[in-house]
Amino acid sequence: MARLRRLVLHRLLSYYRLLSEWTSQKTVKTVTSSQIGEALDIDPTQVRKDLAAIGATGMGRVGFEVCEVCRAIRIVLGFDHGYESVLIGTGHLGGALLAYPGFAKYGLQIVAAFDSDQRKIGRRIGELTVKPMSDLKPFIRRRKIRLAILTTPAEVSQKVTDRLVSAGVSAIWNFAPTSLAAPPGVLVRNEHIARGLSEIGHHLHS
Amino acid sequence: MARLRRLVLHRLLSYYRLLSEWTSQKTVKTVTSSQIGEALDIDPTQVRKDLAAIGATGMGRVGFEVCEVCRAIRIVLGFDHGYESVLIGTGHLGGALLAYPGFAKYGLQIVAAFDSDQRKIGRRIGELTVKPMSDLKPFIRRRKIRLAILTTPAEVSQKVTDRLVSAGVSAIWNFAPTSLAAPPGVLVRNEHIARGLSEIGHHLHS
DNA sequence: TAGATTGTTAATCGATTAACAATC
DNA sequence: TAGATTGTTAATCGATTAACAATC
Repeated sequence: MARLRRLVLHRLLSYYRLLSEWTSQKTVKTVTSSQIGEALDIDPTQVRKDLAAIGATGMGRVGFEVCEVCRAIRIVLGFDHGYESVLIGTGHLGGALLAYPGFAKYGLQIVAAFDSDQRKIGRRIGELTVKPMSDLKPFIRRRKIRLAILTTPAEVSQKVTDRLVSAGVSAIWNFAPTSLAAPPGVLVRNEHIARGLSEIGHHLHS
Repeated sequence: MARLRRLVLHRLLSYYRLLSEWTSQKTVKTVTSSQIGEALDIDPTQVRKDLAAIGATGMGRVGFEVCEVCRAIRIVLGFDHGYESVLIGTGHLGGALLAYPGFAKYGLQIVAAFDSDQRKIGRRIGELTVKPMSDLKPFIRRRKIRLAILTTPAEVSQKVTDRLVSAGVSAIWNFAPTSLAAPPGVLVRNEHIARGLSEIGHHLHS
Protein backbone atom coordinates (compact mmCIF):
# COMPACT_ATOMS: atom_id res chain seq x y z
CA MET A 1 0.00 0.00 0.00
CA ALA A 2 1.23 3.44 -0.90
CA ARG A 3 2.26 5.65 2.00
CA LEU A 4 -0.65 7.86 2.99
CA ARG A 5 -0.41 11.53 3.74
CA ARG A 6 -0.65 12.98 7.19
CA LEU A 7 -3.99 14.57 6.47
CA VAL A 8 -5.55 11.31 5.40
CA LEU A 9 -4.22 9.52 8.48
CA HIS A 10 -5.80 12.20 10.59
CA ARG A 11 -9.15 11.74 8.91
CA LEU A 12 -8.93 7.97 9.23
CA LEU A 13 -8.38 8.40 12.94
CA SER A 14 -11.46 10.59 13.26
CA TYR A 15 -13.55 8.04 11.33
CA TYR A 16 -12.30 5.38 13.69
CA ARG A 17 -13.16 7.35 16.78
CA LEU A 18 -16.62 8.18 15.46
CA LEU A 19 -17.43 4.59 14.55
CA SER A 20 -16.10 3.30 17.86
CA GLU A 21 -18.33 5.74 19.66
CA TRP A 22 -21.38 4.80 17.62
CA THR A 23 -20.93 1.07 18.01
CA SER A 24 -20.42 1.41 21.74
CA GLN A 25 -23.74 3.19 22.06
CA LYS A 26 -25.89 0.97 19.89
CA THR A 27 -25.57 -1.86 17.42
CA VAL A 28 -24.66 -0.36 14.07
CA LYS A 29 -23.89 -2.79 11.28
CA THR A 30 -23.47 -0.47 8.33
CA VAL A 31 -22.78 3.19 7.76
CA THR A 32 -22.93 5.43 4.70
CA SER A 33 -20.34 7.95 3.62
CA SER A 34 -22.95 10.67 4.08
CA GLN A 35 -23.56 9.73 7.70
CA ILE A 36 -19.86 9.88 8.47
CA GLY A 37 -19.43 13.05 6.48
CA GLU A 38 -22.31 14.79 8.20
CA ALA A 39 -21.08 13.91 11.67
CA LEU A 40 -17.55 15.15 10.98
CA ASP A 41 -18.32 17.93 8.53
CA ILE A 42 -16.40 16.25 5.74
CA ASP A 43 -17.56 15.85 2.15
CA PRO A 44 -18.97 12.35 1.62
CA THR A 45 -16.92 11.99 -1.55
CA GLN A 46 -13.83 12.54 0.55
CA VAL A 47 -14.92 9.82 2.94
CA ARG A 48 -15.46 7.38 0.09
CA LYS A 49 -12.05 8.19 -1.38
CA ASP A 50 -10.30 7.74 1.94
CA LEU A 51 -11.98 4.42 2.54
CA ALA A 52 -11.23 3.28 -0.99
CA ALA A 53 -7.58 4.20 -0.41
CA ILE A 54 -7.32 1.73 2.45
CA GLY A 55 -9.15 -1.02 0.64
CA ALA A 56 -12.53 -0.82 2.33
CA THR A 57 -15.23 -1.39 -0.26
CA GLY A 58 -18.81 -0.34 0.22
CA MET A 59 -22.05 -1.78 -1.07
CA GLY A 60 -24.39 0.14 -3.34
CA ARG A 61 -27.58 1.27 -1.62
CA VAL A 62 -26.32 0.04 1.77
CA GLY A 63 -23.03 1.69 2.60
CA PHE A 64 -19.98 0.31 4.39
CA GLU A 65 -19.73 -2.44 6.96
CA VAL A 66 -18.62 -0.80 10.18
CA CYS A 67 -16.52 -3.77 11.29
CA GLU A 68 -14.72 -3.93 7.99
CA VAL A 69 -13.97 -0.21 8.00
CA CYS A 70 -12.67 -0.28 11.56
CA ARG A 71 -10.52 -3.27 10.86
CA ALA A 72 -9.05 -1.67 7.74
CA ILE A 73 -8.24 1.53 9.64
CA ARG A 74 -6.66 -0.37 12.51
CA ILE A 75 -4.42 -2.19 10.07
CA VAL A 76 -3.35 0.97 8.26
CA LEU A 77 -2.70 2.91 11.46
CA GLY A 78 -0.86 -0.05 12.96
CA PHE A 79 -3.13 -0.37 15.99
CA ASP A 80 -3.33 -4.15 15.71
CA HIS A 81 0.33 -4.57 15.14
CA GLY A 82 1.59 -4.02 18.69
CA TYR A 83 4.99 -2.48 19.18
CA GLU A 84 7.24 -2.04 22.13
CA SER A 85 8.83 1.29 22.91
CA VAL A 86 11.21 2.91 25.36
CA LEU A 87 10.81 6.25 27.11
CA ILE A 88 13.72 8.54 27.86
CA GLY A 89 13.36 11.23 30.52
CA THR A 90 11.24 10.49 33.57
CA GLY A 91 10.25 14.03 34.52
CA HIS A 92 6.69 15.19 34.97
CA LEU A 93 5.68 14.65 31.37
CA GLY A 94 7.48 11.32 31.09
CA GLY A 95 5.72 10.19 34.25
CA ALA A 96 2.37 11.30 32.85
CA LEU A 97 2.92 9.27 29.67
CA LEU A 98 4.05 6.22 31.64
CA ALA A 99 0.86 6.44 33.70
CA TYR A 100 -1.45 6.87 30.71
CA PRO A 101 -3.59 3.74 30.35
CA GLY A 102 -4.90 4.42 26.85
CA PHE A 103 -1.85 3.51 24.77
CA ALA A 104 -2.55 -0.22 24.60
CA LYS A 105 -5.60 0.53 22.48
CA TYR A 106 -3.31 1.92 19.81
CA GLY A 107 -0.87 -0.98 19.97
CA LEU A 108 1.73 0.85 22.01
CA GLN A 109 3.51 -0.60 24.98
CA ILE A 110 6.25 1.18 26.93
CA VAL A 111 8.61 -1.54 28.10
CA ALA A 112 11.43 0.51 29.65
CA ALA A 113 12.16 3.97 31.05
CA PHE A 114 15.58 5.60 31.08
CA ASP A 115 17.04 8.64 32.81
CA SER A 116 20.47 10.19 33.23
CA ASP A 117 19.73 11.46 36.73
CA GLN A 118 21.46 9.22 39.30
CA ARG A 119 18.74 9.92 41.84
CA LYS A 120 16.03 8.61 39.53
CA ILE A 121 17.80 5.46 38.38
CA GLY A 122 16.42 2.40 40.11
CA ARG A 123 13.23 4.13 41.15
CA ARG A 124 10.02 2.30 40.33
CA ILE A 125 7.34 3.97 38.19
CA GLY A 126 4.29 1.78 37.81
CA GLU A 127 5.60 -1.56 36.64
CA LEU A 128 8.95 -0.28 35.43
CA THR A 129 12.27 0.40 37.09
CA VAL A 130 14.14 3.42 35.73
CA LYS A 131 17.30 2.32 33.94
CA PRO A 132 20.57 4.19 33.42
CA MET A 133 21.40 5.63 29.98
CA SER A 134 24.27 3.18 29.59
CA ASP A 135 21.67 0.42 29.23
CA LEU A 136 19.83 2.23 26.44
CA LYS A 137 21.67 0.99 23.38
CA PRO A 138 22.03 -2.66 24.43
CA PHE A 139 18.38 -2.76 25.45
CA ILE A 140 17.16 -1.38 22.12
CA ARG A 141 19.38 -3.81 20.25
CA ARG A 142 18.41 -6.83 22.27
CA ARG A 143 14.68 -6.19 22.23
CA LYS A 144 14.68 -4.82 18.68
CA ILE A 145 12.86 -1.68 19.85
CA ARG A 146 11.69 0.50 16.97
CA LEU A 147 10.09 3.45 18.76
CA ALA A 148 11.51 5.81 21.37
CA ILE A 149 9.52 8.40 23.30
CA LEU A 150 11.56 11.47 24.10
CA THR A 151 10.64 13.49 27.18
CA THR A 152 14.05 14.88 28.03
CA PRO A 153 15.01 18.54 28.47
CA ALA A 154 15.53 20.30 25.14
CA GLU A 155 19.26 20.76 25.72
CA VAL A 156 20.04 17.06 25.56
CA SER A 157 17.38 15.88 23.13
CA GLN A 158 19.59 15.98 20.05
CA LYS A 159 22.35 14.01 21.76
CA VAL A 160 19.86 11.40 22.92
CA THR A 161 18.41 11.30 19.43
CA ASP A 162 21.83 10.52 17.97
CA ARG A 163 22.21 7.64 20.39
CA LEU A 164 18.75 6.34 19.57
CA VAL A 165 19.43 6.50 15.86
CA SER A 166 22.74 4.69 16.20
CA ALA A 167 21.01 2.07 18.32
CA GLY A 168 18.63 1.51 15.43
CA VAL A 169 15.18 2.90 16.27
CA SER A 170 13.01 3.78 13.29
CA ALA A 171 10.72 6.34 14.92
CA ILE A 172 11.03 9.00 17.61
CA TRP A 173 8.07 10.58 19.34
CA ASN A 174 9.47 13.88 20.50
CA PHE A 175 7.93 15.90 23.34
CA ALA A 176 10.97 18.11 23.87
CA PRO A 177 10.52 21.64 22.50
CA THR A 178 13.21 21.32 19.84
CA SER A 179 13.45 20.23 16.26
CA LEU A 180 15.54 17.11 15.90
CA ALA A 181 17.91 16.15 13.12
CA ALA A 182 17.55 12.52 12.11
CA PRO A 183 18.37 10.54 8.96
CA PRO A 184 15.61 10.17 6.33
CA GLY A 185 14.58 6.64 7.31
CA VAL A 186 13.77 7.66 10.88
CA LEU A 187 10.36 9.26 11.45
CA VAL A 188 10.38 12.13 13.92
CA ARG A 189 6.97 13.14 15.18
CA ASN A 190 7.06 16.36 17.16
CA GLU A 191 4.49 17.20 19.81
CA HIS A 192 5.60 20.73 20.49
CA ILE A 193 3.36 22.27 23.07
CA ALA A 194 3.92 25.74 21.64
CA ARG A 195 2.12 24.85 18.46
CA GLY A 196 -1.22 24.72 20.20
CA LEU A 197 -0.39 27.83 22.16
CA SER A 198 0.32 29.84 19.03
CA GLU A 199 -3.14 29.08 17.70
CA ILE A 200 -4.74 29.92 21.04
CA GLY A 201 -2.67 33.07 21.48
CA HIS A 202 -3.64 34.28 18.05
CA HIS A 203 -7.30 33.62 18.76
CA LEU A 204 -7.28 35.38 22.12
CA HIS A 205 -5.33 38.30 20.81
CA SER A 206 -7.42 39.13 17.75
CA MET B 1 -5.73 42.05 10.67
CA ALA B 2 -7.49 39.20 8.95
CA ARG B 3 -7.56 35.92 10.81
CA LEU B 4 -4.70 33.76 9.65
CA ARG B 5 -4.96 30.08 8.85
CA ARG B 6 -3.59 27.37 11.02
CA LEU B 7 -0.90 26.50 8.52
CA VAL B 8 0.42 30.03 8.43
CA LEU B 9 0.48 30.27 12.22
CA HIS B 10 2.48 27.09 12.29
CA ARG B 11 5.02 28.47 9.85
CA LEU B 12 5.24 31.74 11.76
CA LEU B 13 6.07 29.77 14.88
CA SER B 14 8.85 27.91 13.10
CA TYR B 15 10.29 31.19 11.77
CA TYR B 16 10.21 32.51 15.29
CA ARG B 17 11.98 29.51 16.73
CA LEU B 18 14.61 29.61 14.02
CA LEU B 19 15.35 33.30 14.45
CA SER B 20 15.44 32.99 18.24
CA GLU B 21 17.97 30.22 17.90
CA TRP B 22 20.13 32.15 15.46
CA THR B 23 20.18 35.34 17.47
CA SER B 24 21.04 33.46 20.64
CA GLN B 25 24.09 31.97 18.96
CA LYS B 26 25.47 35.03 17.23
CA THR B 27 24.53 38.60 16.47
CA VAL B 28 22.29 38.57 13.42
CA LYS B 29 20.76 41.87 12.40
CA THR B 30 19.10 40.95 9.13
CA VAL B 31 17.92 37.80 7.41
CA THR B 32 16.74 37.06 3.87
CA SER B 33 13.73 35.01 2.90
CA SER B 34 16.08 32.56 1.18
CA GLN B 35 18.06 31.97 4.36
CA ILE B 36 14.92 31.21 6.31
CA GLY B 37 13.52 29.13 3.49
CA GLU B 38 16.66 27.07 3.14
CA ALA B 39 16.88 26.34 6.85
CA LEU B 40 13.26 25.22 7.07
CA ASP B 41 12.84 23.77 3.59
CA ILE B 42 10.17 26.28 2.67
CA ASP B 43 9.94 28.21 -0.58
CA PRO B 44 11.36 31.73 -0.10
CA THR B 45 8.33 33.22 -1.83
CA GLN B 46 6.19 31.59 0.82
CA VAL B 47 8.30 33.15 3.54
CA ARG B 48 7.97 36.59 1.99
CA LYS B 49 4.20 36.19 1.67
CA ASP B 50 3.84 35.08 5.26
CA LEU B 51 5.90 37.99 6.52
CA ALA B 52 4.00 40.42 4.33
CA ALA B 53 0.76 39.05 5.78
CA ILE B 54 1.77 40.06 9.28
CA GLY B 55 3.03 43.46 8.24
CA ALA B 56 6.79 42.85 8.31
CA THR B 57 8.38 44.67 5.41
CA GLY B 58 11.79 43.80 4.04
CA MET B 59 14.43 45.90 2.37
CA GLY B 60 15.61 45.25 -1.16
CA ARG B 61 19.11 43.80 -1.38
CA VAL B 62 19.26 43.44 2.43
CA GLY B 63 16.38 41.33 3.64
CA PHE B 64 14.35 41.59 6.83
CA GLU B 65 15.30 43.00 10.19
CA VAL B 66 15.31 40.10 12.61
CA CYS B 67 14.02 42.16 15.53
CA GLU B 68 11.16 43.51 13.53
CA VAL B 69 10.15 40.08 12.26
CA CYS B 70 10.28 38.56 15.73
CA ARG B 71 8.26 41.39 17.18
CA ALA B 72 5.62 41.10 14.46
CA ILE B 73 5.31 37.36 15.01
CA ARG B 74 5.06 37.75 18.76
CA ILE B 75 2.24 40.22 18.31
CA VAL B 76 0.31 38.03 15.89
CA LEU B 77 0.72 34.88 17.99
CA GLY B 78 -0.19 36.80 21.12
CA PHE B 79 3.04 36.02 22.96
CA ASP B 80 3.45 39.58 24.21
CA HIS B 81 -0.11 39.91 25.25
CA GLY B 82 -0.06 37.83 28.43
CA TYR B 83 -3.17 35.95 29.44
CA GLU B 84 -4.22 34.14 32.55
CA SER B 85 -5.70 30.66 32.40
CA VAL B 86 -7.15 27.98 34.64
CA LEU B 87 -6.42 24.27 34.56
CA ILE B 88 -9.04 21.63 35.32
CA GLY B 89 -7.97 18.13 36.29
CA THR B 90 -4.84 17.72 38.37
CA GLY B 91 -3.88 14.20 37.36
CA HIS B 92 -0.50 13.23 35.95
CA LEU B 93 -0.83 15.30 32.81
CA GLY B 94 -2.32 18.30 34.60
CA GLY B 95 0.56 18.17 37.05
CA ALA B 96 3.07 18.01 34.23
CA LEU B 97 1.58 21.11 32.61
CA LEU B 98 1.50 22.98 35.92
CA ALA B 99 5.18 22.19 36.38
CA TYR B 100 6.20 23.21 32.87
CA PRO B 101 8.32 26.36 33.08
CA GLY B 102 8.22 27.31 29.39
CA PHE B 103 4.71 28.74 29.15
CA ALA B 104 5.61 32.25 30.30
CA LYS B 105 7.64 32.70 27.11
CA TYR B 106 4.41 32.36 25.15
CA GLY B 107 2.45 34.73 27.35
CA LEU B 108 0.62 32.02 29.24
CA GLN B 109 0.16 31.95 32.97
CA ILE B 110 -1.82 29.31 34.87
CA VAL B 111 -3.37 31.10 37.83
CA ALA B 112 -5.60 28.38 39.30
CA ALA B 113 -6.07 24.61 39.29
CA PHE B 114 -9.37 22.82 39.88
CA ASP B 115 -10.34 19.25 40.61
CA SER B 116 -13.49 17.37 41.56
CA ASP B 117 -11.64 14.82 43.68
CA GLN B 118 -12.12 15.63 47.36
CA ARG B 119 -8.72 14.18 48.22
CA LYS B 120 -6.96 16.57 45.85
CA ILE B 121 -8.76 19.75 46.82
CA GLY B 122 -6.61 21.92 49.04
CA ARG B 123 -3.41 20.17 48.04
CA ARG B 124 -0.57 22.43 46.95
CA ILE B 125 0.99 22.04 43.49
CA GLY B 126 3.87 24.43 42.96
CA GLU B 127 2.51 27.84 43.86
CA LEU B 128 -1.14 26.90 43.53
CA THR B 129 -3.69 25.31 45.85
CA VAL B 130 -6.17 22.98 44.15
CA LYS B 131 -9.65 24.48 44.24
CA PRO B 132 -13.04 22.73 44.22
CA MET B 133 -15.15 22.78 41.07
CA SER B 134 -17.77 24.93 42.79
CA ASP B 135 -15.27 27.79 42.70
CA LEU B 136 -14.71 27.46 38.94
CA LYS B 137 -17.43 29.71 37.57
CA PRO B 138 -17.08 32.55 40.08
CA PHE B 139 -13.31 32.51 39.65
CA ILE B 140 -13.49 32.72 35.86
CA ARG B 141 -16.04 35.52 36.09
CA ARG B 142 -14.14 37.51 38.70
CA ARG B 143 -10.74 37.24 37.05
CA LYS B 144 -12.14 37.47 33.51
CA ILE B 145 -10.30 34.28 32.52
CA ARG B 146 -10.44 33.59 28.80
CA LEU B 147 -8.53 30.32 28.49
CA ALA B 148 -9.11 26.99 30.21
CA ILE B 149 -6.78 24.00 30.03
CA LEU B 150 -8.63 20.72 30.18
CA THR B 151 -6.83 17.68 31.57
CA THR B 152 -9.81 15.80 32.95
CA PRO B 153 -10.83 12.21 32.15
CA ALA B 154 -12.65 11.93 28.82
CA GLU B 155 -15.95 10.98 30.48
CA VAL B 156 -16.43 14.34 32.15
CA SER B 157 -14.75 16.64 29.65
CA GLN B 158 -17.94 17.63 27.84
CA LYS B 159 -19.70 18.48 31.08
CA VAL B 160 -16.77 20.58 32.23
CA THR B 161 -16.67 22.24 28.82
CA ASP B 162 -20.32 23.27 29.15
CA ARG B 163 -19.56 24.86 32.52
CA LEU B 164 -16.55 26.65 31.11
CA VAL B 165 -18.53 27.98 28.19
CA SER B 166 -21.33 29.22 30.42
CA ALA B 167 -18.74 30.86 32.66
CA GLY B 168 -17.52 32.76 29.61
CA VAL B 169 -14.13 31.42 28.49
CA SER B 170 -13.27 32.04 24.85
CA ALA B 171 -10.76 29.23 24.31
CA ILE B 172 -10.29 25.68 25.58
CA TRP B 173 -7.05 23.77 25.30
CA ASN B 174 -8.20 20.18 25.41
CA PHE B 175 -5.90 17.31 26.38
CA ALA B 176 -8.72 14.83 27.01
CA PRO B 177 -9.06 12.23 24.24
CA THR B 178 -12.51 13.39 23.14
CA SER B 179 -13.95 15.84 20.70
CA LEU B 180 -15.76 18.65 22.44
CA ALA B 181 -18.88 20.47 21.37
CA ALA B 182 -18.63 24.23 21.90
CA PRO B 183 -20.37 27.26 20.37
CA PRO B 184 -18.73 28.92 17.33
CA GLY B 185 -17.14 31.77 19.25
CA VAL B 186 -15.17 29.44 21.50
CA LEU B 187 -11.93 28.05 20.08
CA VAL B 188 -11.27 24.43 20.98
CA ARG B 189 -7.75 23.26 20.37
CA ASN B 190 -7.39 19.51 20.72
CA GLU B 191 -4.09 17.88 21.64
CA HIS B 192 -5.17 14.31 21.19
CA ILE B 193 -2.28 12.04 21.87
CA ALA B 194 -3.59 9.43 19.45
CA ARG B 195 -3.01 11.69 16.50
CA GLY B 196 0.75 11.37 16.80
CA LEU B 197 0.43 7.67 17.46
CA SER B 198 -1.53 7.09 14.28
CA GLU B 199 1.26 8.60 12.22
CA ILE B 200 3.88 6.60 14.08
CA GLY B 201 1.87 3.40 13.90
CA HIS B 202 1.43 3.81 10.17
CA HIS B 203 5.13 4.41 9.70
CA LEU B 204 6.19 1.42 11.78
CA HIS B 205 3.66 -0.83 10.17
CA SER B 206 4.41 -0.14 6.53
C1' DT C 1 -38.25 -2.55 -10.62
C1' DA C 2 -37.14 1.84 -8.29
C1' DG C 3 -34.20 4.22 -5.55
C1' DA C 4 -30.30 5.00 -2.66
C1' DT C 5 -25.45 4.61 -2.46
C1' DT C 6 -20.98 3.60 -4.26
C1' DG C 7 -16.81 4.39 -7.21
C1' DT C 8 -14.67 7.37 -10.38
C1' DT C 9 -14.01 10.97 -13.62
C1' DA C 10 -14.29 15.92 -14.30
C1' DA C 11 -14.47 20.65 -12.35
C1' DT C 12 -13.35 23.73 -8.83
C1' DC C 13 -10.84 25.74 -5.38
C1' DG C 14 -6.94 27.12 -2.69
C1' DA C 15 -2.23 26.82 -1.69
C1' DT C 16 2.37 26.58 -3.40
C1' DT C 17 5.83 27.82 -6.71
C1' DA C 18 7.77 30.47 -10.65
C1' DA C 19 8.71 34.74 -12.88
C1' DC C 20 10.00 39.35 -12.95
C1' DA C 21 9.64 44.38 -12.42
C1' DA C 22 10.55 47.55 -8.54
C1' DT C 23 13.73 48.73 -5.00
C1' DC C 24 17.62 49.71 -2.24
C1' DT D 1 25.96 51.97 -11.25
C1' DA D 2 25.44 46.90 -10.74
C1' DG D 3 23.55 43.34 -8.33
C1' DA D 4 20.93 41.11 -4.81
C1' DT D 5 16.50 40.99 -2.68
C1' DT D 6 11.82 42.27 -2.11
C1' DG D 7 6.79 42.43 -3.35
C1' DT D 8 3.40 40.88 -6.44
C1' DT D 9 1.29 38.90 -10.40
C1' DA D 10 0.87 34.71 -13.12
C1' DA D 11 1.34 29.62 -13.51
C1' DT D 12 1.35 25.29 -11.45
C1' DC D 13 0.14 21.86 -8.47
C1' DG D 14 -2.60 19.15 -5.34
C1' DA D 15 -6.57 18.62 -2.67
C1' DT D 16 -11.44 19.14 -2.30
C1' DT D 17 -15.96 19.08 -4.31
C1' DA D 18 -19.43 18.15 -7.97
C1' DA D 19 -21.48 15.14 -11.25
C1' DC D 20 -23.08 10.88 -12.71
C1' DA D 21 -22.97 6.14 -14.51
C1' DA D 22 -22.64 1.59 -12.25
C1' DT D 23 -24.35 -1.23 -8.63
C1' DC D 24 -27.03 -3.56 -5.32
